[in-house]
Amino acid sequence: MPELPEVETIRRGLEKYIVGKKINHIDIRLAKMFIGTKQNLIGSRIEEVRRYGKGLVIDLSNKWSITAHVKMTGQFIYVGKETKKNFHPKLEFPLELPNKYSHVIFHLEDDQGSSSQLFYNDIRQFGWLKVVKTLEVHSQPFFKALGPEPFADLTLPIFRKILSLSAMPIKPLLMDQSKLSGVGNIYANDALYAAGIDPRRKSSSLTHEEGERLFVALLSVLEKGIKYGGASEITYMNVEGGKGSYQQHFLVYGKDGERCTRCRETIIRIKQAGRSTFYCPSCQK
DNA sequence: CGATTAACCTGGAAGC
DNA sequence: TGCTTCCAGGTTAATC
Repeated sequence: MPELPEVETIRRGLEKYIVGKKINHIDIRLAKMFIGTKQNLIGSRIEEVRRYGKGLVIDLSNKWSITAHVKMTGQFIYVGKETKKNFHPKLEFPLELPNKYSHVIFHLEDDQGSSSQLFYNDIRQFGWLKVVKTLEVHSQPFFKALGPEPFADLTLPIFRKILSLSAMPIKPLLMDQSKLSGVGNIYANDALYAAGIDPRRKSSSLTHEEGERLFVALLSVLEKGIKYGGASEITYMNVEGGKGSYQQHFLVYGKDGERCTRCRETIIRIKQAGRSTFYCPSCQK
């Protein structure tokens, strides 16, 4: 999925439903999805859910943490007395849980003794859950390699500096997690469109003014993504099993062949660094 | 060092 | 209907 806005939506859902609950049991149905020792988690209380870029960290009371990355098709779905039935994002019937993609199931219990489940589903099995000591989260390869976080330590001067130091085309640079964290294909495309910048431009060639326009556009599309609960273009769903709606507000992503709403030119699709880039050849300069 | 490609998987959509 | 090919919110290892 899941880029910053989708992962942030998941984080907020987890924060709402699982913080304060105790982990009673973990059912691992596909061993490769779960790295580490589940015994380190049993009997502990969930205290906090953090997000770094597209990564999640669930901290427990015993100083152990579950780190997670949902990659393309991972889902965390909570089922408990607070939530209603879960609905499949495309089909109008309840999501069956567990299903053949439910690879890890956390059995939780609240203070009143009421039980609930957290399902980790993943169709393509690219995601991972990894148990690490809380103090060692940031020395894990994935978290260690992350660049500055939009909305936190990414400021305009830092952003300009990142651009000025790179000979890469601007679009793949936005998606490089070591340069800045959280941006993926959808929001990189839409931010460049919003800023009116050609995705093929060499990063260091952006002017002072273009750098600022892109910075503002980037934060703005990410904010909009969060506001709409993420983009459920393919399999993404939130912790309640519901859809996001940012896919209804895409600016250029997936719109090749359609007319640009700014200048009526036809949006085209090209390949950059192996990924689809969508842009308006007329008004993105 | 940077840039490109393959690999990890499954399923949906499009083409023939 | 069926078979083939391409494509998918990501990361990482291998190769050029």
